[in-house]
Formats: sequence, structure tokens, C-alpha cells
Amino acid sequence: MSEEKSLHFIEEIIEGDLAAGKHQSIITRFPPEPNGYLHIGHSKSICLNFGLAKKYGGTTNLRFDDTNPVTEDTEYVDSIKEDIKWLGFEWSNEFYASDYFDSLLEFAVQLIQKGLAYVDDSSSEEIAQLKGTPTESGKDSPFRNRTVEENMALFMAMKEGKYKDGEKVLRAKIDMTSSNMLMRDPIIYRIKHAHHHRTGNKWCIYPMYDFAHGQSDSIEKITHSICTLEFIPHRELYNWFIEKLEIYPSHQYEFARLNMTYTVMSKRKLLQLVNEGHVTSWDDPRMPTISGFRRKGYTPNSIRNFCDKIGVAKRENLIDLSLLEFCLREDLNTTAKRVMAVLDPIKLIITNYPANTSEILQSENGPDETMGNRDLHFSNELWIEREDFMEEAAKKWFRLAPGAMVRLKSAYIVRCDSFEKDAAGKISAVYCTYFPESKSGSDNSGLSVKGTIHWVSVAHAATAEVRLYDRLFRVENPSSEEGDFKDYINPHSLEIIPNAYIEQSLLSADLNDRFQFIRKGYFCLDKDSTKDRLIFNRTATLKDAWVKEVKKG
RNA sequence: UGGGUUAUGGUGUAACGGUAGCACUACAGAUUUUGAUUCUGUCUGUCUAGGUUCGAAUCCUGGUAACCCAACCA
Repeated sequence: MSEEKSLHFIEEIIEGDLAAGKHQSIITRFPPEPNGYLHIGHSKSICLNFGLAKKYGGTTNLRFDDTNPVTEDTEYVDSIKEDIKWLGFEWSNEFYASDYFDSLLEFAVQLIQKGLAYVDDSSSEEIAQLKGTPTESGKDSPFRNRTVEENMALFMAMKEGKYKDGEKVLRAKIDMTSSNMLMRDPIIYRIKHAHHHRTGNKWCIYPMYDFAHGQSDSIEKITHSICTLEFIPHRELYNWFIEKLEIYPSHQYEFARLNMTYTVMSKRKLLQLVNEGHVTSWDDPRMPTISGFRRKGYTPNSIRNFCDKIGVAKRENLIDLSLLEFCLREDLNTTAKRVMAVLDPIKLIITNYPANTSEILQSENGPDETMGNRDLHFSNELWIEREDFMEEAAKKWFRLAPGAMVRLKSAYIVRCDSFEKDAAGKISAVYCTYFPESKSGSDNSGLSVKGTIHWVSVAHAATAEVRLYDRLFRVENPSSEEGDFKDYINPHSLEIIPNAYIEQSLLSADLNDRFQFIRKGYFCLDKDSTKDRLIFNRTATLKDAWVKEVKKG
């Protein structure tokens, strides 16, 4: 009895191709432009391309689409490689479109010789003018009928640097009346006297995306070139070049990109968030970048599972952030080490426990017994969470209140006898008696309580900064709202707690560790931490049935 | 009075002419030394109007809606 998981449309295409003997094995590629940081949407593409190759015994190339020297930089190359590796994938080859500049030039020459490309002296405004609109067809350029010899000479002169930026372009000679705007004699080479991050100053002409991507696929013998829906109109051109150049016929397939609630995904918008200071950096834990999720404490496993669950199809989608959070909690629940930390403290004083003494208690590190135990210091003065005490108990309140009993996690049951307020009327301390015979693990008190709360011994607590992150936007789909998307930024997306009390075991926390602060959420150490000042990021909250109870009234 | 793509619960995704399924969310309950986890259950769906067929989410025809295409960006 094996449960068959149905195939998505790209898997069906691949299985069909394999079954028909069209390919012996497949080759895919992940083709980022090194001009920015990868975001969660890219991880869908990464998981798809690498996942397909893995599933069908093929290989995947990492290819940087670096045909525009003015926007690209090695800084981005490095971060992209780091992010892919972190997600857990290995590429077979690391290629660059710029590796193929010589071949691409040769392809352009072939097109000219076949009378399928020409040099146009028009300005970009003139070219745009003659291009027409989606509803009106375009008109031929006055330079469209130059001879092969003239085009050859002109193109070589472009290459030699005889012209300034914008003076001339090389265009494919296709059809100015096509209903597909991309077929109206697309520009394939432009002049840019710019330094390229890999080829330096060798070139002053650079191929456009459409004259580089498909050919690069072909050179690498990519069998299935997978991209997002907005490239559908490019497919006709992609195939045209392959046909006219008579090169290896890679095929392009398109799927719907990932959109997610409470965030934005476009590079332009993410850039604005960084540049205008709404977040601190590209790897700010509120950013939907892979580096942002990493810094926030997400695991590669959770992101891969997420990408697996969202599926691959061709319709526009807006995935619930709660699905990503589910995948995260599913992973962290089994792996995160349980610890105690008090974020908003009030003091609990045990009046019948001897002062100036302490004992060491054992607490389990996690639900799995193999995770072992750790030591906890217990004494007569403890920090507990302010929200775990109520002056007048609400109905269904299981926590501390005058006369009520709770268990201190991994320690004793206590009963609240009284409390104290400061001048401002805020609770400053609660006084309890404890039941020595209720000690965790050897409880023979006969008492039973409904609530268990976390705590840290005042005399033994360490302190740390804790950063509580919430969703970056107040609305599900900021991009579809009226006005500017930035008007919908959540003003409370970050709350900083300068001095939380943490148990001592956290002093040896490592950047790779994942913790559950019991009852408070999942946390990890932030890279801003120093030896003297630890900083923890909240990765996610725990589900909280009590807040629902409160909302019900 | 252009072309292209897509329409299945609140969200995402299956069903390939034959029982509308799965996951997330929401809600209710059980268990719980985390109001977590786990377990059980409940609600909600085939864009629309016709047609073909014993039988239609699926095929046909006509509507409707959303998204994409007019960078020397990718």
C-alpha cells in the first residue's frame, strides 16, 4: 500500500520525455542575475530545479545571468552561492553567461550573415516609437534593410568601441507586425562602455537577456529550462533563436511564482525597504530574503518542506504565511532545545524556602529523551512572566492568582498568598509558599494543578537582549492595496527587550543552535551578539490557545 | 476593435469522462509538568450560461474575472 503522490505538470512533461526516449537524463539550471539577494520566491525555483534533477537522476547548473554589467557585482554572486548551499543544494557546474560572450558574438555574426539581424542607428525613443503598442502594430526601422556587409562592418565597429553608448544597437530581423511585442525586431546587442564584474573592460557591447539566456541553455544542453510565467511571451523568441542558429533545442517551461501573505517579493520593493530604513539590511529578520529567514532562525529543512507543500502550477497564488510557519514549527518542535527565559519579569518570592541557598534541579532538554537533561538553579527568589499573574483570576485562568496554585516547570508547586504593587500601581512582587513534597519527578504531594509556568532564579539569571519580530505588513497583500505598499508596514514589526532574564545554559549558545524558550516561542542567537551581550531573535511564537480565550471574552 | 496565460472551500493543491481528496487555516473536544506538541472531530469548494453524454471539475460553445506583454533590465 504505497500512497502515490500525484505529479505536477513539469514532472509529467519530464516523465513523458524520458519515457519517449527524448532524453536519457535531464539537465536543469538555476539562473539568477547577480544584482540582488535571493528571497523565498527564489527558493521555490531552487527547490524545483535541483529537486527535479535529483528526482530524475540528472544534474543542475548554477548559472549567473550576468549580461548587464552596470547592475551586477561579485558581492551578490557570493551571497547567492551561500544561500543555495545553506538550503542544502549542490550545483554540478558554476557557469556565467559572461563565459559565453565569445560564442554569443559568433551567434550574432551568424544571424547577420543570414540576413536575420541588422544594426540600427535609431535612438531608443525612435525605436520605441516605431515599436507600436500591444494593440497597434509596429513599423520597420529605416535601417532595417542594410546589406549583410554593411551590418557586419557596423557590428564589428560597435564591438571595437567606435561608438558611444546608445549610438547603435544590433536587432534581430523578425516581424514588426507581430502581436508579440518581443518579436518586433528585438534588440540583441547594446553598447555599454562599462566594467563587468568578471570580464573587466574586455567588452563594450553586451547581449540582451533574450540573446543570452536561451543560447546559454543550449550551450549547456539544458533539457528543461524552467522559469516563471512572465517569461511566456519570451518563449517564441527563445525558440526562434534556437531554430535560426540551429543549436541544441532546450525547451522553456513556465510556472507561477510564489507570493506570500504579509510580505512583498519584488526586488524593487525590497530594495526600497532597505534603502529607506524600514528594515536595517537585506538580512534583517523581517525580510523575506533567504538570508533574512536564516538570520531569523528558520531552518533549511523547513523551507524545503514548504516549497514541497506549495506545489507547482500555472495559476497566480498567494500562499498563507501560516503554512511556512507550520513547516517551521514542525521542524523546530522536534529539534529545538528547551530552555527558560523571562521576557517581562516580576519577582516571585517563596516565603517558606530558605533564603541565600539554592538547589540544582534537572530539566529535560526536549521531548525526545535522547536530548538529555540540564541543570537548573532554584532558589527562593525567581523571575516569572508578568502575564502569568492576574490580580483577579479570569474564568478558565490556570495560572497564578491570589490563592491559586501552579507548578513551576521542572520544580515545585507553589500557592500565591499575596502580592505587592509599586507606586505606579504595577505588580512588583508576588509571595508564595511552596510544597516541598511536590518536587518534579518525585511528587507525592497529592496536589494537582492545571497550570505550569516558566521561571529563572534571580540569583542565577543571566541577561540578554531579545528581539521580538512580527510580520512586516499589517495587511495580507500590501501590493494590491490602495496607495503605496509602504503605508501598510506594521509599526510593531520589531519589539526590543533590552534585558530579558535567561537561564545560565544559554550563555554557551551557538549561532547554529535553535531554542524553544518554553511557552514563549522559538529563538536563536543573532549574529550581532558579543561575548558580553547576547542577542536572541524570536523565530516564531508558539500557538497560543489562551489569546483565543481572551478574544472570546 | 491586439496577443498570451489562468479560473476547484478562507489559502494552496489533487482528481487526466465514473465516490470532489490532501495539507494549511478556522472552530469544537480529549490528553498534557509548555494553554505548546499529540490525538479526535466539524465547517466551508468545481467562475458563469448553455450544450454533448447513462454520467462533466474534466469535452464543446458563449460570457465573466484576474494576471502578463509597449527597458538599449532580467
